Amino acid sequence: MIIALDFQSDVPVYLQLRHQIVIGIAENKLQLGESLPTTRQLAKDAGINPMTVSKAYQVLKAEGYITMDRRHGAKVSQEIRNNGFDTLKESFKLLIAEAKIKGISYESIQSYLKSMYEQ
Amino acid sequence: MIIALDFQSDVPVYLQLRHQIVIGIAENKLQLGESLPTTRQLAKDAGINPMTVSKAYQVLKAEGYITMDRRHGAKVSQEIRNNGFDTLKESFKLLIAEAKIKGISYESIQSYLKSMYEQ
Amino acid sequence: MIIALDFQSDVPVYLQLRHQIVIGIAENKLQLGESLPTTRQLAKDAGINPMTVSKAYQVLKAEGYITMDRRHGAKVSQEIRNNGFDTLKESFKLLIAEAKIKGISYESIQSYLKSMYEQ
Amino acid sequence: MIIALDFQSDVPVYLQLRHQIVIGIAENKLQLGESLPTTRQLAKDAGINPMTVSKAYQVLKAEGYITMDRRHGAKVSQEIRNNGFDTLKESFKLLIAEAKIKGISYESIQSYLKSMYEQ
DNA sequence: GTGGTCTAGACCACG
DNA sequence: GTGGTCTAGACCACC
Repeated sequence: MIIALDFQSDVPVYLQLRHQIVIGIAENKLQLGESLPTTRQLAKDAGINPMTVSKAYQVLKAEGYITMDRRHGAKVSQEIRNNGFDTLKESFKLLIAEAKIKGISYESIQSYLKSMYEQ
Repeated sequence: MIIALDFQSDVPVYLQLRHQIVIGIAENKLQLGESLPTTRQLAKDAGINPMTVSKAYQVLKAEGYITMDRRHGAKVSQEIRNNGFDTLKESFKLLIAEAKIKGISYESIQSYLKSMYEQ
Repeated sequence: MIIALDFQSDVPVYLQLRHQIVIGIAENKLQLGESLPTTRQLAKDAGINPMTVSKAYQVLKAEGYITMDRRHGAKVSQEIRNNGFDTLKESFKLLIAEAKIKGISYESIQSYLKSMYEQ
Repeated sequence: MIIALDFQSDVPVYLQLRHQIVIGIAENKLQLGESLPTTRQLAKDAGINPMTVSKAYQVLKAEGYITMDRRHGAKVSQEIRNNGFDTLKESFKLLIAEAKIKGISYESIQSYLKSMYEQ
């Protein structure tokens, strides 16, 4: 699991970290129940402040993606809470709106979605 | 075209404004070439500062969604610049990752996409 | 002498007008002493407000490019006041700075300058 | 790197700032990768509002001249995006037209260009 | 400590 | 009347 950060990006570092871990879980690069690196280790590897890693882990925990305790460190949750579709709908709506306006066809989005889903 | 702002949200007001206008265009609530309210008018209606509206309009202009003409104020562009799919793919990737982890089926996403496109 | 205006441009219409007339003089499309259209005529042709044309003419007069009187209307000056190079230096400086930074070679600028000058 | 602002000028302060920084880069007063002052510091030094500095930095960032990193503030870009010559040609055209009309010789412009490039 | 956002209110340039 | 600029001062997110 390689973490690539873009310090020039407008997306905060802790969110980039969170995003990559979420994608890693979806793509099975991180298995359910698998241990994540310690904050210090990941901070060292990525060349960032441990506080930043900690913040990413806090967010992931609050969202139910990971569990954390002092004894076992951070792990990918065994069962990830299903918050339903609603929380994602608004984001999809905006993204699809942008795609539609830019003239991207329904088919090309659909096939992309499918390919992502089957990964 | 009703603008609903959430002042508790982490998303800056000027971006919320930008997002709603983009969605409005995609849903044909705003026609191509249609005039947008003046910055002062929209500011007054939404209960925010004119500079905040101005910033949203600047962003939309920079992205090619609207044009600003000293004579006629702001309008939805007649032709919206096509930046291609690539710029959106990363966002889709993350969103689909989240949906997949949460156990949302491909079909439910696909039907949502369809409903947005038929609008 | 065709005037092409871009109402989407950030450059004010009266300045676009001024610029095109200056370029017209330099390229001998407008001869020294030649009459310019009346403000009303030019405004009508270009589809703009006569006040805007008037402002462009005022600027050109103040700069010494044209003369205006009630009897003969606006004409290109017979002798154009030489304000010296200094007033233009700052503008050149900025433009050359931008060119240099963008990696445009000294030679390509020089040949462009020459071609423009010999026109 | 001294910033001199003219508050009587028609050129907005944030653009004067932008122009001086661009010239500073071209003249190697600002090295590639060099840190720029913080918005607050520069605002204080120049006696203007931090938001005005911020706007100048935003423009420079959008043009690719500088990068802004949450960790290290603003820096001159290591590699500046090359937009090509075309975007500058129109500006050169106007400037040369003015110089030509005023009777400034090709040689004096050429030598000025040379002196700028050798800097 | 850094930049990002927002406000309230002012003045100006443009058409 | 339109958007553009600027200020003074505030609060927040990020690192």
